Amino acid sequence: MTTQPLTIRSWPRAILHLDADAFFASCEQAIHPELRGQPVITGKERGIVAAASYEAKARGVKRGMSLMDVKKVCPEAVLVPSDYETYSLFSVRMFEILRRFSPDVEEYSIDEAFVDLTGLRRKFHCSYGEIGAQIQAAVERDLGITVSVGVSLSKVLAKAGSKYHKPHGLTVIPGRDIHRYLEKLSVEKIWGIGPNTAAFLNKLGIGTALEFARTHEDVIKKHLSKPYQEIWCELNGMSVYPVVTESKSTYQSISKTKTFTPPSTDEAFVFAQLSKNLENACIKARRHNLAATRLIIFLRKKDFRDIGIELRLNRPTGYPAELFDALREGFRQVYQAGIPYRLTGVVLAGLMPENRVQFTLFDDMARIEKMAKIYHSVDELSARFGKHTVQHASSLPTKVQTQHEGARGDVPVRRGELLKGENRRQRLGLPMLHMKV
DNA sequence: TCTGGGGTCCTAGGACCC
DNA sequence: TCTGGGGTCCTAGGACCC
Repeated sequence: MTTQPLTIRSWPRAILHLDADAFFASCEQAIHPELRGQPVITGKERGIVAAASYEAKARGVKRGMSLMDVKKVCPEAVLVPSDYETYSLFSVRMFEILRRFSPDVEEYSIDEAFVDLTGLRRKFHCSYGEIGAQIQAAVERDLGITVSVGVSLSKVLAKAGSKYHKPHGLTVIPGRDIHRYLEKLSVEKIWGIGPNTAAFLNKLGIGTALEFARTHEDVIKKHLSKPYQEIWCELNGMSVYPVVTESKSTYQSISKTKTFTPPSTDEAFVFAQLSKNLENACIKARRHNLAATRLIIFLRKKDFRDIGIELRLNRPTGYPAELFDALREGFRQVYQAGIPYRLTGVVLAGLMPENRVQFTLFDDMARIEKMAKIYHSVDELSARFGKHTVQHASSLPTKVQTQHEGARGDVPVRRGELLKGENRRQRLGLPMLHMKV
């Protein structure tokens, strides 16, 4: 193994990690005061728990639990459908509040953020821990939700801090006290260490985060790859992960998958699912003005093993019509008759900005322009009347078994301002159109 | 978490070239 | 033709995260 030097950022740094408590459920409680103090569960539309308020957690409700089971453990639970648009709004507001304290805010996920506080003690005339307390208080006051906060020398330590005490915790881990927090933390609880690596470390006789951090650097380098060497540094108070301020504007890949229960052996049905995956992935790619150079197709068997194939595209594209031949060919190679599949998936990879796509002598310009026009219209129709107002014929066989799409949207809008596509179309009594290309 | 959906990054190994 | 060394690019697959 070649060992490359790791970049240690100038330190000590002061990194804050903020993690909203039971975020979706908390948003619901903030908007509906009558729900405060009650066991609230979101995810009604999917039939499984997306988020559970602490009142619900106290009664044994867990993420991913089926709503049937919820009824058993907690009959008085209040079930609501997930309302991502509202949660996104809360999220945006939360990040705005953080930026009042520091410009260096990383929007890590809808309910988590890192903030680089390094050097701000003078400005606020107080310790980093007190800045953390102010941030926590500001979010809780302005948004009506509680958050847990960790402050330490690195992202990994800050994350351990925010997790140390929840909900509404504030944990500061100064360098001199790192060992006190790590000795009680088992190695698989460290951010970035999963079950596999944890098992491996256990075999080396490393069970706690402290044992990991105290392991000699040479041993770490001998047995572990770069990501784990970095975690090792971070645990020892040396910051290697920067707080990334730029909001992620582009994608490396876009994927769409669909699980169907029970698993199916119906070739037409399975292909139609895949076809719909492809359409959905392309819709998203076009929304971000991206074109794919590689297409990955995969099927998941009953035993959760995936088989798939990666195809190189001769022209970067975001148009399903240009991809169906590849999709069919890939499917033909991967699909085995008689085997039940439980999931189909499509990944658009090697994405590049649409306007940078080069044309070759062999491209049929007339056809490409026509395609662009057609999809431009399709996207407009979808924007007006809802997703899948126009659909490719090969996606049709999903309709025998289809159900709603998860309510999800990248565009934050005011509550009640618009209904999600499928609903809206039904509400307006619009017909479904099918496109044959 | 007997398993939903959407992502990222890293590494080993093969192909190919000089 | 064979041999060896070294670099680059790509792909498959692993591992992890929210």
